[in-house]
Amino acid sequence: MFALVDCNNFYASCERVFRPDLNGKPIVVLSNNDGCVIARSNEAKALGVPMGAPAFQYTDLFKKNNIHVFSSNFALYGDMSNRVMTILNEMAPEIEIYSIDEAFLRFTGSQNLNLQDIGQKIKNRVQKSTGIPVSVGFAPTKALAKVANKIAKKFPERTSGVYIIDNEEKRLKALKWLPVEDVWGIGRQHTKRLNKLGIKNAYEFSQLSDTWIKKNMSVLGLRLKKDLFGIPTLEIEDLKSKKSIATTRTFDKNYKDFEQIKERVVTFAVTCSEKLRKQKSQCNSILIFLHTNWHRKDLPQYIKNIVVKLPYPTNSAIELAKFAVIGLKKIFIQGYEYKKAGVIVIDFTPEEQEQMALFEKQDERHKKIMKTMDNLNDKFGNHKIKLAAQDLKRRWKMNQEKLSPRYTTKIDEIILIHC
DNA sequence: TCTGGGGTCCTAGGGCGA
DNA sequence: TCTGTCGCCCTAGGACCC
Repeated sequence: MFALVDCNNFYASCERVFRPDLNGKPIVVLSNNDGCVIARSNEAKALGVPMGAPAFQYTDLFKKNNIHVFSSNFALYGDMSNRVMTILNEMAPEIEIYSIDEAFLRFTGSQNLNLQDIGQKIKNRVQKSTGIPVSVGFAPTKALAKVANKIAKKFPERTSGVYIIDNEEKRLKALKWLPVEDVWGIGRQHTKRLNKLGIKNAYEFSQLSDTWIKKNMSVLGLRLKKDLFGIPTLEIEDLKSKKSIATTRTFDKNYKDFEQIKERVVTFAVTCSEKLRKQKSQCNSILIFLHTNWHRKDLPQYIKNIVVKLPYPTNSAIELAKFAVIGLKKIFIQGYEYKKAGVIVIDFTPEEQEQMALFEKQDERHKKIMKTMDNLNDKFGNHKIKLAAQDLKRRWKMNQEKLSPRYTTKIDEIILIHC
């Protein structure tokens, strides 16, 4: 039996843990740069704030309804997520952390287990220890556990936040209830195609022929169909190293100047290098991209990316910055107004695997420098030590007007209780 | 004026050697 | 020697997830 434990309105709930005065009040959390809505409390959903809504179009609605707006605070959410996952890890024999706010658990020998009781215990313990409300769905497959979780979340009064699909009657009832666009693995494009055929819910999808599904939705669609029938095709997966690491940002304004963009791209490359070193990988290629603002139809548009193959695998900030600038020079065209750029490192090899490069070799001193850089940044806070090409005066700043304190990860932002 | 960021997997199609 | 075919590898792009 699988369980899917999902935190309710996770980012909004994190903000509420430290602002209990906001319980029962509408909250939204905005994306980086305060761009669009990425999380909503139930109250904000009820007021009609859609997911992904551009913040500037909703300022009036926010004001009128006293909706509390937060800039995203990923230091806080990441730390709260770790706390939740640590508890879940203690409560199940097998766990797969699927995303920042959800995890699959696996229970074996479930005919002898009281799943309702286990679900309630998980829910209560996470709530008590972290303040985060969760919903739990149990089912014989991952896709059905997702469905069960949706039911638990949608009907908290009737389910107490825990729902179990453990017989055919419940399975069919659940699939007939679930709109096809809400099925895990069916996105916008597939929904359009399915709707054209008159398919409206998960049950109708499960009745489609394998041939149609394979042709239109690839083997992933077929796997999904089986999973919805209760035949497991997806297992608990071990924590894997990433296959690509990206650092990309939308700018606060349009940039025209090469030097400004170069500074951003170097910083993105440095961040990628840190993430690479953390998972003990080196990359063999680096992708750099540039975008103008596609919302500004009145301005000329330009989108370009380039993959730079490295002469040797590396995770040195100095090397990656160097190659990122080489790539940027090749795609940058003067005259456009750029709104977004990014660096993605790809094609990894393990750090310990030394490759014999035929002609060129990484400067051995870099390893020592990077180690020192990481140590100093660990000690004095992230990104205190920079490369000279980066913005040392920090002129560049993300819009984060409504940022909450980093309550759990910064000692000087911790909550004070005055007695 | 202001519209996120970070991932994964699969397929089609082209290049290329056997 | 030329051409067709097969399979492998690679890449771009599309789909999905949170």
